[in-house]
Amino acid sequence: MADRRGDGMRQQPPYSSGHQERVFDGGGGSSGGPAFGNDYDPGSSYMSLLGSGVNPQQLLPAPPAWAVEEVAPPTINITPQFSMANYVPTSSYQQQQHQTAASFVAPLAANLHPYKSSSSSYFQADPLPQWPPRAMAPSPSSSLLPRNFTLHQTPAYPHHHEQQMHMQLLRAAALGGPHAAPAPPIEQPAKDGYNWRKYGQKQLKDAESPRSYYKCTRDACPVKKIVERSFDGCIKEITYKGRHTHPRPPEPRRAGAEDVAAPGSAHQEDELSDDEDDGEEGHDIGSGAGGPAGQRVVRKHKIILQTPSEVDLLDDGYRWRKYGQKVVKGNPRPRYYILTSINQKC
DNA sequence: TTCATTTGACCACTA
DNA sequence: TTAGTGGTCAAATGA
Repeated sequence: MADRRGDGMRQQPPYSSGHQERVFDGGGGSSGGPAFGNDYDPGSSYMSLLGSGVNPQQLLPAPPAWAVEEVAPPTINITPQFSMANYVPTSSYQQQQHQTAASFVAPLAANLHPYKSSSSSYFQADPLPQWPPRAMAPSPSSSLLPRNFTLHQTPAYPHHHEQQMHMQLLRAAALGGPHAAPAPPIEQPAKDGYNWRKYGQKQLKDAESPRSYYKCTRDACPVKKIVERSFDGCIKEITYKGRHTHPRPPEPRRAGAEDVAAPGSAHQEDELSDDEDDGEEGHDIGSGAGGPAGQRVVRKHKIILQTPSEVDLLDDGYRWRKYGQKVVKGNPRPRYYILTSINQKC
């Protein structure tokens, strides 16, 4: 890869190879107006607190979605199966992940989900992602453990029945039920509704795979994102820079998806995003509307996650692990799932 | 022909 | 001050 020089010059601490989420904002957004990018609320949507009745905001500071750097040190040991898939994403990264990994699953399950909630339909609004990892030989130096990761586990799951139901639906979808969508095609870093153009790729020092640089294709939109993948091709880290100066482009609707997609159309998705932008998130820090892009404003926060179990293993050949739940207006539902481990799905 | 991606090189930041 | 590194540019290439 280009410009790969001086490998080994700088050693990173163990388990420091990724799972950071960073959102840099160039101040392009308005403090009062909607932020079109990074519209995922890291504070209120820390899919933490699975039905625990605890307001995530009580446990987590509400970092602005556009200026977050999660650098909390790891506090627990993760199972060997831990990979990108069960990394706990936050903020924009979480947005990416639940639109990527989750949309990988959710469109399948959405048709089967008994609840026509905004959660399933939210995913449904997304086209099928094209995201399976490339077949790559595992790197012996690659760590499956996340860095800067704090996990709080809860043994009890207050909505176990609901979770089971949802998992069954996901399982049926994964097995290819009558409503199951076709297998997602390959390639597409992270479908988040925006259009990106790759303008660079670079192999970083000690990186498992090259880092890809994307720009928003919309004219004059300063947003860039950097996608770093793990050895198996899973997205390990996504860093956003700046804010979109335009709304999310409308999603093309797939034939046959209208019915289930209706409750969760892009419009509702935007509504959700707007709701999530309420509060401190989305408030610019240090720069008002029209500020220069590229300003790096960083806030640190700790991820808190509570899950009923570390890994939910189904007999469908896939290893499912719920990595979070978002409480939406007092209606908690299992929402974000990610595929991990077996069969190398992300 | 157009547009997106790839990739080598250059620039700027930082320790 | 300098070397290493990450980020970006832009020509080449491919679809």
